[in-house]
Amino acid sequence: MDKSLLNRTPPSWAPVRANSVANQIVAQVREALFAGKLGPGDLIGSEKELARQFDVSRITVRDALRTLETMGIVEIRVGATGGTRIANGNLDHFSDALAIQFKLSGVTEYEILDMQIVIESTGTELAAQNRTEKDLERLSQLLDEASLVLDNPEEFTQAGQKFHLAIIEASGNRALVAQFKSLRHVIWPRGAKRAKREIAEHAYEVHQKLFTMIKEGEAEPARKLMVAHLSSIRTIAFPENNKQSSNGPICC
Amino acid sequence: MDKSLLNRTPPSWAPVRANSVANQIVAQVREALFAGKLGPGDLIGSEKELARQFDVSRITVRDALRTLETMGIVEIRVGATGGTRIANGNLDHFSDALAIQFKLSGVTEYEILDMQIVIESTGTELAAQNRTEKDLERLSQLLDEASLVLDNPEEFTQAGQKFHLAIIEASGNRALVAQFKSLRHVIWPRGAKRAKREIAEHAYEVHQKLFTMIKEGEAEPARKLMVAHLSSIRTIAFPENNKQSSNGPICC
DNA sequence: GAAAATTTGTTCGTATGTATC
DNA sequence: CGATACATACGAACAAATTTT
Repeated sequence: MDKSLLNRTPPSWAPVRANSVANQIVAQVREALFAGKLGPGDLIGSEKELARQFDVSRITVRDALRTLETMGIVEIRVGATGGTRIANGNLDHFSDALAIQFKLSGVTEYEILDMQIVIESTGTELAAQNRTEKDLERLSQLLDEASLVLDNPEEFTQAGQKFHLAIIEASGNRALVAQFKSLRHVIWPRGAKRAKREIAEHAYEVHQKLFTMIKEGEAEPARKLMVAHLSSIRTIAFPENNKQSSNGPICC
Repeated sequence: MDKSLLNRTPPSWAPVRANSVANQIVAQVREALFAGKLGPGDLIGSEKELARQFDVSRITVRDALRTLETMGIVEIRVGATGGTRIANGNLDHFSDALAIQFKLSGVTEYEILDMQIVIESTGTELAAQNRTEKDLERLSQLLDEASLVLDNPEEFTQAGQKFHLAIIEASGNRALVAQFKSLRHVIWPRGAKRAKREIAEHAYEVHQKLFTMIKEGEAEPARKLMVAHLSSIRTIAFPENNKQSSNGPICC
């Protein structure tokens, strides 16, 4: 195998069947990425070129490319100007795969919802500290939108979810945003259930309070209110003494 | 293509090049998983069998299996009793892939460390609420181990990291543990730097206080102490006015 | 321990669909 | 529209690994 692309060093994370030629190619590309020899947008060649460079068959290259593609490391395009390029980062890439791992691992929805509270409450705290004027405009706008659909359970739920996401985005931490999106994807893969008018009104009031606290920079109160808000949602979604099943989210 | 395994419905998460035959197979297996038709340990057949069932070539099956394997959905073994089986869940599976996505997305170490504080502080809070006697024994044992290597920077750092992990595990939330491990892998892929004696002694004192608070169920104080603890570490690792670079962790 | 059976890993050659110019 | 370049897909075959006999 050609080692000109980079010096082949076995990865530290011990994949299964690491000895296969395809996995060696994966490791080489990965190492080149961390060594700074490759970056987003860089063309690493067509299947034929790679097969020639590594002195392996095209099928073997395909195996490696399929792995790299699934890991989100490369993007593959067909056509005359196609080929394999280093991908731009996409932090939402593993949302679905993470959901599958949670399912396979038998992690309960209760644990995931706990995690959701962790992310969202601290995201709220950070939002109160780091929010920009633009963030406040966005949040205010979403509040107005929600107020118009208090009688439409489906639309209100959607508006509420947008508001929650906007809060996390106001934290200014992309890692937090990515984790939030992943967990939401895990819990509500099929979309949320509807909320009754009374519940919607209460949620709207809480959202208004959250907005004020974030605007005024009251980090700790905002965090506590968010915890209470999410806990109440969980209490409804997960009837006590039954941490196994769920009827789905009520709102937000 | 054979549709007997399950009714093919395109996934809601819009993959690129979803029309490819290989990705259709991936989607089918994934759907069967969420529909409960497949579970961990189930044998879904050899490459030859799958090629026959789906009425595609073996290479196409290989493409699909490579994707499923990278997503951690299946495990593949060679040999007489080999074949492709639905994998057991492994929440650490995406640690490396997540690190790559952070790198490709240009997420700063500062953001990741913020995220780390989020996870760890709330993990501490939950630990104080949910810790079992076994957890306390484990934490106490790790404290003793650390006390013996106060003069050995490398070993003390390692012991400190074990202590931090044990706290998160005491939270009883596997999703939290998985996220903690992932982020630690992102930040310290090559192992941590050394800590001086004075710093080690201070860290040890903080760890003792954390243990006491967790033991006594003092959730809120434990959380605040952990935030302060991690913030001080970050202050050293990330000199102020310079959120870009890092000299690596000092301890824990 | 050795041989046989099974399965994945890998190769070559060839044909087709698709995107660009 | 045609030419070009690429990924996608097919079939047959051999090598390597692993379990069973």
